[in-house]
Amino acid sequence: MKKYKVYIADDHTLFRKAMVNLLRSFHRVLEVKDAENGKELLTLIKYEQPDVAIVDLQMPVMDGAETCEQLIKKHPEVKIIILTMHDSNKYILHMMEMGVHAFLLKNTEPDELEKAIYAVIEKDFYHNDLVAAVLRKNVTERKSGQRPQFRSAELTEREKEILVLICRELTIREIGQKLSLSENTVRNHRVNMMDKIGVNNTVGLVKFAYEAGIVS
Amino acid sequence: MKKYKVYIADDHTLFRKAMVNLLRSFHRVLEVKDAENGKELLTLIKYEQPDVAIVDLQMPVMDGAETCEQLIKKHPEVKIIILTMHDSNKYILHMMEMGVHAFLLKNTEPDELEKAIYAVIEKDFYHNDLVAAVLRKNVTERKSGQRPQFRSAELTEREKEILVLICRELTIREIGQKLSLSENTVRNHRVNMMDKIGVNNTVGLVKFAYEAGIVS
DNA sequence: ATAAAAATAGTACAATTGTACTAGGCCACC
DNA sequence: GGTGGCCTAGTACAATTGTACTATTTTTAT
Repeated sequence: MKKYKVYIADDHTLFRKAMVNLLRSFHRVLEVKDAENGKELLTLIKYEQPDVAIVDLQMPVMDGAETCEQLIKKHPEVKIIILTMHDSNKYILHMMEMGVHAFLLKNTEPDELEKAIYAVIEKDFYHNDLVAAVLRKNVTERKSGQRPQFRSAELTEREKEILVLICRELTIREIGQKLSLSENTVRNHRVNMMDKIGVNNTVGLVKFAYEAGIVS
Repeated sequence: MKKYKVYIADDHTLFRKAMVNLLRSFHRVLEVKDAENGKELLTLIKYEQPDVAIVDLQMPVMDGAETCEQLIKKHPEVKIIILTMHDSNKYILHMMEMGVHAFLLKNTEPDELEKAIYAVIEKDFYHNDLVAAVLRKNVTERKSGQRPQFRSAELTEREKEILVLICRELTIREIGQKLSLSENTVRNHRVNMMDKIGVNNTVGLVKFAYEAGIVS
């Protein structure tokens, strides 16, 4: 029976180190390494490729989405399991399109994580209720003629920059001053983000920022 | 050398189970039990008291603050360590007043957690940078004549109810309809919350809701 | 080289939120 | 039997956000 190498990236040290322990206790896991953020994970992987990379969606330095994008481009043979706190389906669909192999909520049982690891290696994808719900929602929305909840949850660098400032409780005017931009420009970036994400007020933006790990 | 009993409450199963592993690996920890939320923790403790209870601040069913309040009232001999993701100082000061024994960010090293466990038992309190920063900020704010960042971060039931709806992206009008309240009443609850928490717009409210575990 | 995407900036108006007050009823606690 | 906290509701106005467009320039990718 083959044994596997697993890397994990998560910014919460306590969780990450505890997870390393847990992963080492899995029968078919041979080696575990950990990284504090996406950047560090990519550096690790540059030198030695694991069978599976477990990536937290919420990370400050290089968030999960960006990490996965790079990972898939540079090392398509590495299977990716996303860990997320919130079942933010806006994001999940987008990442499925990117080619991520599994999605798990942080409140799954350790057993399920173990199953998921073996599944992504051997069957290339791990199906669970979370994924099923997102897929179903996407299908029913298309069918009923509604436009799906979002176009693409990928924000540009400028948009993220502005989103961060929104989350720091700055007004449009203040953001404009800080970035030396017209208020109108900032306002436009806001509406573009709201469009992309599929929300229609600031609350939606802030929630997205939290759920996507763009803030805190 | 005496060995200790530790209970932990956290709604993220994966984290919690991994933490149980970790705690068991500490030399002077004899027994570990875990609970999914504050309510469950209190039930556990009703039958048998641990030396230390580790409580996640962010929990949906019964949040960390409420859990600690009850815990201190009913079992003052149990030492409490709060785990939090964000260094939300608004909350920490309030909980220090309540009598919580330690605060740790979720990105501390396992070693520090171990030290903290022994410290709260033997010295009744564990000091670290997080706590020091909050205390200093509180002092300097009082000195400079500013009113402290918040009065009390304790929201009433009604306020929490409204905050949850705000976080669901409802407008004041919609909330009023849903709860059969005047728009003005809802508006007043909003400003009262903003006052208590020490913010001046919706963004601040939503962030607080996340950081206090009132939503997701 | 050219098309697409991103960033910039604008106008004009509607809707919502935020500020600053007053005020009555209810309930619990001392 | 008063005091204070909580919930309710109000008025009136200021500030900010949200909607709906058009349009030019810059950057990026094929």
